[in-house]
Amino acid sequence: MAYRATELTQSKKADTRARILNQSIKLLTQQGFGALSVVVVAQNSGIATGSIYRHFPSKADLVAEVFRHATEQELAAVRKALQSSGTCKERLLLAMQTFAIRALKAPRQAYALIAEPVDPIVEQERLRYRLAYAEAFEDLISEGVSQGEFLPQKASITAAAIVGMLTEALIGPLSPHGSVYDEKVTISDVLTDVEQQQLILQITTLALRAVGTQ
Amino acid sequence: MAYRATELTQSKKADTRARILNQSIKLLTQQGFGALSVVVVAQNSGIATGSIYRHFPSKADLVAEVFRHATEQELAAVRKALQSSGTCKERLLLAMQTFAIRALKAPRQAYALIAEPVDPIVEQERLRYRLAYAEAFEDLISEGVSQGEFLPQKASITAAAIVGMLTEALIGPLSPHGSVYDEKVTISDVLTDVEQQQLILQITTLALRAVGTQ
DNA sequence: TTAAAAAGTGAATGTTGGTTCACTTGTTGT
DNA sequence: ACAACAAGTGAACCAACATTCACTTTTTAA
Repeated sequence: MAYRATELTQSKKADTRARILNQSIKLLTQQGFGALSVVVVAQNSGIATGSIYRHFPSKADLVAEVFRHATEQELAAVRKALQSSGTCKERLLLAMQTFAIRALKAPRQAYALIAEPVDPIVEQERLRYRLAYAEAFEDLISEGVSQGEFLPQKASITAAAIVGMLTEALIGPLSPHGSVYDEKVTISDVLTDVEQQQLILQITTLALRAVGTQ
Repeated sequence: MAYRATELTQSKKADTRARILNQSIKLLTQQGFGALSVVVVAQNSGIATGSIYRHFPSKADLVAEVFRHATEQELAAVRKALQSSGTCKERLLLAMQTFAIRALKAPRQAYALIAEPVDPIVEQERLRYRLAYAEAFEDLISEGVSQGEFLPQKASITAAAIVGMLTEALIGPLSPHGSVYDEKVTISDVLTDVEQQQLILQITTLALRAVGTQ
């Protein structure tokens, strides 16, 4: 007997794994899921293609983890806003603003996470997270209803509707970007800060009216 | 010289083309885009795989046409409702009900047209039609605003938001089916008629409040 | 220094499904 | 009957990638 995994080797391996993940996320935020081929990820991580498989059982697993990683951050930001202090209305507003601002700041990533065509395994992950978003909003809406801040309504449906409003109005085809998803165009090339503010104001106003505050 | 295309040959060719299209749509509504492989479509149409290419330059073109065909029908139904007689509020309500009822009646197709992952060429087509939906709603909302029926608002954003609400609340993960998209399960197995009615009532109520009627 | 074991390598292999093409069949006008 | 041409055929072909694997390199403990 002569070899045993030691702290150094473990951490080196962990480092490599982390590098693969980080490079993948970098590719994702810049170019979307389409850019995540095993060869490209390996090159960007400075390792051979085969080495990817020392860290992830398959490409699908890698991509799913990348997706989870990226989405978890977004979800955490929204959850934090939902659980801040203030009235339900204030918290709902803040959460929607948080979602919107982050999406407008990283539109390519937002598109990738929410709408870009992906293989079924990732799609399943996406469904899970859409549900998670909706559930996060649902809790707040229930609270708002029971406190009389919002009109009586089925919170689960309202929550889904709000998620739908946000995604469609922000990253859907209708919003005046569109080209942003292929090119090296930033939202700020298409929409001024003021226009972004107005867009967010419009959407949040709609949502607040929908839940029936004031 | 001896051969010239005649009415009979033309119509035969058109028949075959129509058969391919119809069988593809049948497959789409039952099993989604995933079922549309060239081999399967050919088998279902009673022809050889190669023959598909006598009628369509590529699979992508075929699928795009299938998509257009199916979506055009949905869009037409919604447009008809939007242009019916009545107040803007009434017409908006009818249009949303139309969209919802049709989606609930054919959930597998609705999922395929709105959310199922597809290749980029079809995705582009989908974007076009989402835009078309939104524009259809936009006109009505503008009218409602200028007549004082709805509160002042940016009609394009509201329209996108309404499309998002409808799609997410109806076919999103939140609505209590999910399994419907793989199996031979009908919505009515999961949601009673009454529940469907209530779902539609909830969504439309939200949307009407959002635009600010009464 | 050396044996054992893991990590790393990258060209070869496998897989999936669309597309092609040499060939056959069907249709038309002389 | 026959030449001309389109439609039809389906097995072979091809492209794009993920995955594998025989081999090399690195690390560890004796």
